[in-house]
Amino acid sequence: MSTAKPVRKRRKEARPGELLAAALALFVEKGYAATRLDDVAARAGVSKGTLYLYYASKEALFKAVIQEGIVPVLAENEAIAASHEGSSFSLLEKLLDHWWTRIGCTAFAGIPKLIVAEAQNFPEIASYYTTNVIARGRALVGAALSRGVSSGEFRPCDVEQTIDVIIAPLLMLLIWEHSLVHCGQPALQPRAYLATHLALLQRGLCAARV
Amino acid sequence: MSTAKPVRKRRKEARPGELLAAALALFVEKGYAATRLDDVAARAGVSKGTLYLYYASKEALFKAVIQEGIVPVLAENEAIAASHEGSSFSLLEKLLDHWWTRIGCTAFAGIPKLIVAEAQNFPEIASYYTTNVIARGRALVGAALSRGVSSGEFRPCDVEQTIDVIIAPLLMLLIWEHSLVHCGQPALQPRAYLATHLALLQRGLCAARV
Amino acid sequence: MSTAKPVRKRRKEARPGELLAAALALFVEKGYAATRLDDVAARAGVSKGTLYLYYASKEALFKAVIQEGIVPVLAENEAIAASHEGSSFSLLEKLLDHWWTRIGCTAFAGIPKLIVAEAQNFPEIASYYTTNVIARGRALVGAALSRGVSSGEFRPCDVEQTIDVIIAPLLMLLIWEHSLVHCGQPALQPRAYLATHLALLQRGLCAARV
Amino acid sequence: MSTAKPVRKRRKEARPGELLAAALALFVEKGYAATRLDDVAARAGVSKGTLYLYYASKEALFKAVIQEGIVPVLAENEAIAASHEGSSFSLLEKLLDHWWTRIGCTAFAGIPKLIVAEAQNFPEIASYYTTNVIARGRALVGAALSRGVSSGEFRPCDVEQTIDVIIAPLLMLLIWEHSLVHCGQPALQPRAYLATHLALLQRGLCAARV
DNA sequence: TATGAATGAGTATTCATTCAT
DNA sequence: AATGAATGAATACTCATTCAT
Repeated sequence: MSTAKPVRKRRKEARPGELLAAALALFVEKGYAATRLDDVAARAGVSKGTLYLYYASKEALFKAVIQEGIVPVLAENEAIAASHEGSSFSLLEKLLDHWWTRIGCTAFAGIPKLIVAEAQNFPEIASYYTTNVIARGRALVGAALSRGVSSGEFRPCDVEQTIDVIIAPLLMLLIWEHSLVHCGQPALQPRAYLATHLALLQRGLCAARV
Repeated sequence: MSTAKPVRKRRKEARPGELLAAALALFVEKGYAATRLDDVAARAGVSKGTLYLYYASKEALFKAVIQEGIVPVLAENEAIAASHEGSSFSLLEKLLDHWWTRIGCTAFAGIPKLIVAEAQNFPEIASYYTTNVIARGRALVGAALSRGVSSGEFRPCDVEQTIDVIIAPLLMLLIWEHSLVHCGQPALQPRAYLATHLALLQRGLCAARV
Repeated sequence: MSTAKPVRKRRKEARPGELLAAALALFVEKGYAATRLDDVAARAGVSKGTLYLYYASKEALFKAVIQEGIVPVLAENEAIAASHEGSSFSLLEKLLDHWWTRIGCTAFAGIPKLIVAEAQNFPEIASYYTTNVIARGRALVGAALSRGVSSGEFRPCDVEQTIDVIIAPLLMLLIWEHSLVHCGQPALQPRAYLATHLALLQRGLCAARV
Repeated sequence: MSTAKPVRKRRKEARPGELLAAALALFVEKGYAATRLDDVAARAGVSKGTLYLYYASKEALFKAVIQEGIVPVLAENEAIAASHEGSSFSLLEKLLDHWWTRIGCTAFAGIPKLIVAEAQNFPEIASYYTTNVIARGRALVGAALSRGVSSGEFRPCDVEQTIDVIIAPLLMLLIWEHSLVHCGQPALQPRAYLATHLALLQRGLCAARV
């Protein structure tokens, strides 16, 4: 090409998304503190100054990454739960499957580790996340559990504690894959891991069939 | 004063431990990047220069914190497993209880979050940890599982995956308590959470009694 | 609308003046370094790019503010002096009064402080100012003094030094009101201050009446 | 010398003074905003980091320069006034002379211009200055004036306004010499200027001798 | 051993200036 | 003429590390 400088593209609409994607990738790869804004800008193909045109600070960028990345998926799962008609256990399976497809396999899978790693430094983000993601996720699982217990499909149990015990291995899976995996630790096999989790749950939750 | 000398003596030998304790506390409280060596030194009551007499760099200090803090407990649990005589499930209960007492309730409980948060930046630490802690912990649980399956106490299952599904909620508990808890998220109730986990496991693992 | 066009027309011609007014206000309020061109443009109701259509740089804008703001008044005072017919002291009073009305009470009153504050950084401005404002002002006062001395109205004196001693309190008044006044310092009372200055001068300058 | 690096001198006691002197010189020469901390450090012969060992920020450094530089002189002039025994006008002369010797001829002479230039940006400094310098200076002059009026040496006058009219030319002299002088403006002749000021004052203030 | 003064590389942030539209 | 997105040089400030004492 004869144009040495394809610089100064006018991309106002596309920019925020590009910046967020670049930032997500780097935050997930290096952690918050170790990510330099120069690198984020470079990866998004803009100058550092441009980045500040869209996000007022590194912190603001981080918050935007979290907020844009995660919340939308919750609504989808809530819709799934609302329209479900089969057994309660099959609802749990469906929710899990959707979560895996929309988060677990994607770049967003790195966010829980980010949250956990930076929660002390960014309390507002952490509480934003707990309010808008964790709490809504717990509510979904809790409703499925209560529904199953009411119908006799599940044994009576301490619902609140059970929610956490169900969710913990899922979060741990993502966290694991974005931390120790990179250091020679053999990767988990997510599908088999999730299957085992579900199988244990089924046995653990469901009332004995006579 | 006659006590001046002994005090200084005791100090000299206690230094590494004091430094490690100070560093652990601060790393756990603020994370690696946000912990300043000035603060570590101040908390240990020495000058920054002295710190470098014992640890060659911030990274070396971090590694020492992790290594000194974690490994010793594993050996204890291995001894417990070796001398156990009851059911396989009661062995799992015993191991869990010891782990909780020696790690879960202590300052060391902050380490898994640290590892997870810094694994990418410190691959050597992460692999040290996986080799010396995770792998040995998984082996312990795996042995108990196999023992139970062999004896007919547990249903046949995919042992490797089950190990992770058993351990994940435990790690998640510690990670949780050192991250989101600080931001208005209601604290988990560790005892009830662990009890629920065990109850689910018992139902999920054990063969039906005729 | 039928008025759309005329408005735009008027704008086009008014632009430089609007920009200069906005710039004067902000330079006076915040000082040169702390004034951002974004703010100047915003206050004038145009984009930053437009500003550069009229002034080639921040420095050029600053120079224009000073030059446009100050020089015109001098000519008026020179005309006053040329047509004066009463006593020399009453000429000094007249000049002072006009200066106060046209500069001292207006937004231009902030300029001397600006000049003083930025003289080192903008030597050209400073010399422009000394040549076109200070020198002409001193000449006016000097002429009045010489006239009074010649006529015997004033005592003989070192005219050059006396000029400065007469002017200094006037400049100081403006500088004062644009600096320390903003910080809890009780405002001067310009009228009384000027009156006192004149009274002292009258006694100090005028030959004793027998 | 064979030592290529005479670095890392241990100068804890001398440092603050050296840094303050360097900062005073540069602030006076270039103004606050245009002074770079690198340059201050370089002029003091230390690294930038060292500067931050003594002053927490550029602003703190600026404040220290002002506070250390100016206040001490006031006390001296207060002592002179307290022990004075001659005429009130000779007291004014003495105060003026001391002020000129301790401030007017020294590097500190640049401070009033600094204050005036930065008052809007640093209101705390400006009010510190007005309280600790201006107010005390005015009190000194005011006391001398009142004393002279009471004794009949001076004509009755508006003391408060007269104070300002006396002080203004002095401040203006310093401000002038640190601003316009650098740009081709012929320097004032301070001695002659001060003499003229005093002569005018004497005629203006003193009661006619019969 | 222990100190703490000194260093300087590293980075977030600002803002005057440019230029494609 | 007017816009406003994009640029990048400039700079205050931090903190791990060194070293003379």
